[in-house]
Amino acid sequence: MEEGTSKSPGYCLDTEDYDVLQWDVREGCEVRQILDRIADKWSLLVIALLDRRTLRFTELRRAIDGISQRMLSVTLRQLERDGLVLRTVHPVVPPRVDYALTPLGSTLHATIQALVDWTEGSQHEIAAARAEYDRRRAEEAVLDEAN
Amino acid sequence: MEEGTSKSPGYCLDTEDYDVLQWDVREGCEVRQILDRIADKWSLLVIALLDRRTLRFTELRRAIDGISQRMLSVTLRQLERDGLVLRTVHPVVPPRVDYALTPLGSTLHATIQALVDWTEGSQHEIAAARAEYDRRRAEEAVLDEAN
DNA sequence: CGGAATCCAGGCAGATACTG
DNA sequence: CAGTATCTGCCTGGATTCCG
Repeated sequence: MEEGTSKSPGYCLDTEDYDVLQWDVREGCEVRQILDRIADKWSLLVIALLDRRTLRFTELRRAIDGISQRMLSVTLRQLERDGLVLRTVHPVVPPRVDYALTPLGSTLHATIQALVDWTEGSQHEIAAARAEYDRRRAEEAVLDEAN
Repeated sequence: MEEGTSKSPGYCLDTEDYDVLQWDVREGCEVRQILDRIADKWSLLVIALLDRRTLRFTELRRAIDGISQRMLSVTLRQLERDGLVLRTVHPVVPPRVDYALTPLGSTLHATIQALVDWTEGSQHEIAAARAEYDRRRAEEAVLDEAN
């Protein structure tokens, strides 16, 4: 298995005197693990597409520009394992396999959409912040040059 | 700069006959880029901690079990560049630097919290799905063994 | 068509050492 | 204390090949 069970629960928060952050401390980083998965490079795209309708492997592949068959395969298997995607094999030749969102997967998509909306709404503000930051750094670089 | 401006807007969705997925097609993958950043290994933890109160570099380092000073530094710089975190240097010896969430950062935290809540609420269902999946795979492996 | 297996490069992140 | 710089190892993910 390529990643499967991640070895390190390494990035749990230390409680120390920061008493809460309940979700991360208590669940043995289960939450982080799941978060990492759904936030990975391709999962979101797959879920977004499947939320529109059931798709076949090749349809997904063509719809997601830049994904390799390997990564699509890996991504789909993970999503299937997590119970977010349902895989249906039709016993015909040539083989036909359909992928659909489970009810759980649908609720995830709804939640994710909120995050996407935030990103959409904030992107200009972020772009401005980046430009400003870069401008200042360039400015400082010039000053360093001068001495 | 280590990662800075990512080279490939590679993973945009192909419109083809899947007409919408507005957010990803239209913005030149700006959304994906931002999403990747906030969903990375450490950003969420930093944001969650700073949402509770302003913290110094070393406080963050100690609070986040397993993070290297390098990754904390990189993460903070990115968040600062994106306008999500405010960095304040106090001109004293020994140096003191405070990190705080900007208003934009706070709104992000609120949004993220919804996702965390979903994960918390779904984690048992996911764990069950995984167990079931693994059980079936093991079953099939035994059958393969038999022939 | 829908994958699994193998091979391999490039980038990401850890360890260490050094600065202001 | 709060970082930066360099070096290196490892893992992720792409390309290719093969199978049912």
